[in-house]
Amino acid sequence: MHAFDVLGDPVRRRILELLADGELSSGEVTAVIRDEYGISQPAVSQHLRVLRDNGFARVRAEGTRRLYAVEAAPLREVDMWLGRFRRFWEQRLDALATELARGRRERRIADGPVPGPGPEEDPGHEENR
Amino acid sequence: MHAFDVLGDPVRRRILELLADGELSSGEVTAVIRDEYGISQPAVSQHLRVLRDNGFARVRAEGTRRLYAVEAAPLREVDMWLGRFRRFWEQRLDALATELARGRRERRIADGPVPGPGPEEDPGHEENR
DNA sequence: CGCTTATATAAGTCAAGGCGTATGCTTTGT
DNA sequence: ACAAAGCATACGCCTTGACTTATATAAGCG
Repeated sequence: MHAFDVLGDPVRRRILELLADGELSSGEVTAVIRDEYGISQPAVSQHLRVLRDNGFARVRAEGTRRLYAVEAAPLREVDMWLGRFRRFWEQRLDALATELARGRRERRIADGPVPGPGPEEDPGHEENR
Repeated sequence: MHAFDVLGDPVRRRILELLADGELSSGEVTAVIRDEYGISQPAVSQHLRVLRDNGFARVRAEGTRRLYAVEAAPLREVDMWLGRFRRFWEQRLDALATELARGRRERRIADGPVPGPGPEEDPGHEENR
């Protein structure tokens, strides 16, 4: 199943949105989805399986619970594919400003609101899209 | 049909890739797709229709030919949805460098010294159903 | 005009996948 | 050990959508 097919289902997109805020157990995901879409527990479980099988999520067992978390790789692939179209809306000169704004916004989210020296640092490599 | 469903089909993705390099007639698109996927002209025409109907492409009649071109809006929406996951791979401190690099690269491509008005910022959309 | 080229639409077929009900497999608590 | 909780799998139904063949529409050309 191709990455875009996985994202084609609204329930799976919603699950990923939920997981974007941190690990959730299968049951917690099911509760929300069940409430929002009115589908059964097995249905949700099957969606989780698709996400797992296609690398969009990873699972960790904790007792009888299964904790799901987002796995970025396939999303990054989709993002890279979109890259070739970005010039259609990130036009010419103001691209820099837009990119800077986005960079700032995202560091704010990732680092937390405290502008002090970060507690942990990551070497990190240059990533090209 | 949701944007992600439209992109779920490999033929449609390929068509968009072709159109990314500029306008193409239905016939030109069909020739390539037919060669690469071995499907019929009506099949390609139907895919073009889906792209049209969902705002991924616009058409212009020139005599008997239909010239298709990419329409960015839905792709941008998809890109924005992905935005919430970008922090998973554009990590912390080097995010700025990465963004700058991308901005530079894209200005090199798109270039043209046109100082525009400010860019639109932060959609804040919400998705459901 | 008729013929041809370019493209779209119609109708029918077929396979994929999403869902429900039923059930299986672990782990935990008593 | 047993029962219940938490999740996953099995299987069958039904819908959706991607094809194919056949045909319609429309413009260019002799």
